[in-house]
Amino acid sequence: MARKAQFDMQQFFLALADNTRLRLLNLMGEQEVCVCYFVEILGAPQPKISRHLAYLRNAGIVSARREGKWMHYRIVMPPHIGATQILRQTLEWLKEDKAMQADRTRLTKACCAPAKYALEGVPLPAAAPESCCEVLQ
Amino acid sequence: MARKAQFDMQQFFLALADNTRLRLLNLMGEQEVCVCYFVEILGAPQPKISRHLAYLRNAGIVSARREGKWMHYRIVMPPHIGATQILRQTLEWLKEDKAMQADRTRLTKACCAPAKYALEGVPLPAAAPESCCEVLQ
DNA sequence: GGAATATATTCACCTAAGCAGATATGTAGG
DNA sequence: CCTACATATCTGCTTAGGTGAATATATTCC
Repeated sequence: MARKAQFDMQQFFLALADNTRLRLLNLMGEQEVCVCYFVEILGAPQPKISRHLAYLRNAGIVSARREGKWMHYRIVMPPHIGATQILRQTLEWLKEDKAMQADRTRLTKACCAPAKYALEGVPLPAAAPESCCEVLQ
Repeated sequence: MARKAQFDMQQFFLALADNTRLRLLNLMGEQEVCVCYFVEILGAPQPKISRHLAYLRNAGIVSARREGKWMHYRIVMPPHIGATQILRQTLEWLKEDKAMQADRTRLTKACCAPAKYALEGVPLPAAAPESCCEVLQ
């Protein structure tokens, strides 16, 4: 029987051991998100965002999908069940954090009013319900 | 009401993001372990072991207890429930790893026959049942 | 107190990886 | 093709943290 290569725990935890990457994962918790939203919400230079997304991609934690000029990132659960459970647990943990909650709120608002954020024409996050605006205002 | 400082997730994951530290945590999974056992089992220089134990101590993941010349380390669950669950999950994950299993086996053997490992007189791990030798041979 | 032992800390070195800023690549539209 | 825009990669710099070797500290026993 084919022996499955052991998942690299050290690399997995390294991927989680950075605050910027935790913020990105938090925003991707429930939905696919466009890079331009990350840049807007985190208020960080675009190359920085891109580098961290590449790091997460190399670690096998997120995947990217191109849509025209835009790239959408989403979380992919790791091939190992233990890693998956830890990742889920981490996402739950992030939800409790005040700063992370603020990020999520700003993402929701940016989706509802892209014009206010210089994001007109940008595709909405895939799983964001159209009704999110109703909920907010 | 006293506001509890948010647990530093980045530092927590950094503590887990090193293979040597994962090996140490694996050995402490069920019991308090003396430093000399770590040195013996990992086959690493003593200062290296000591440095990583200090790192884990600073991260609040282990605590130390002195007993004469010897220091015993054990895992302490973090103050945050999310961190605790992730740590438990991580320990379970470690148990599945072949190399980690080998470490645990060697620890058990070293406890049963300290003389063979130049560890005569060293106190046994606190929670190691006296009957472990019966199980093994 | 002095020697022996267990553990911790310091030092010098090296690499991974963080950052900002500049630049390259990919795509759409005229 | 040329421009505009979104994203990715490169460059140069800086720091955290890994390592082995040397040394310091703590404890016990004589």
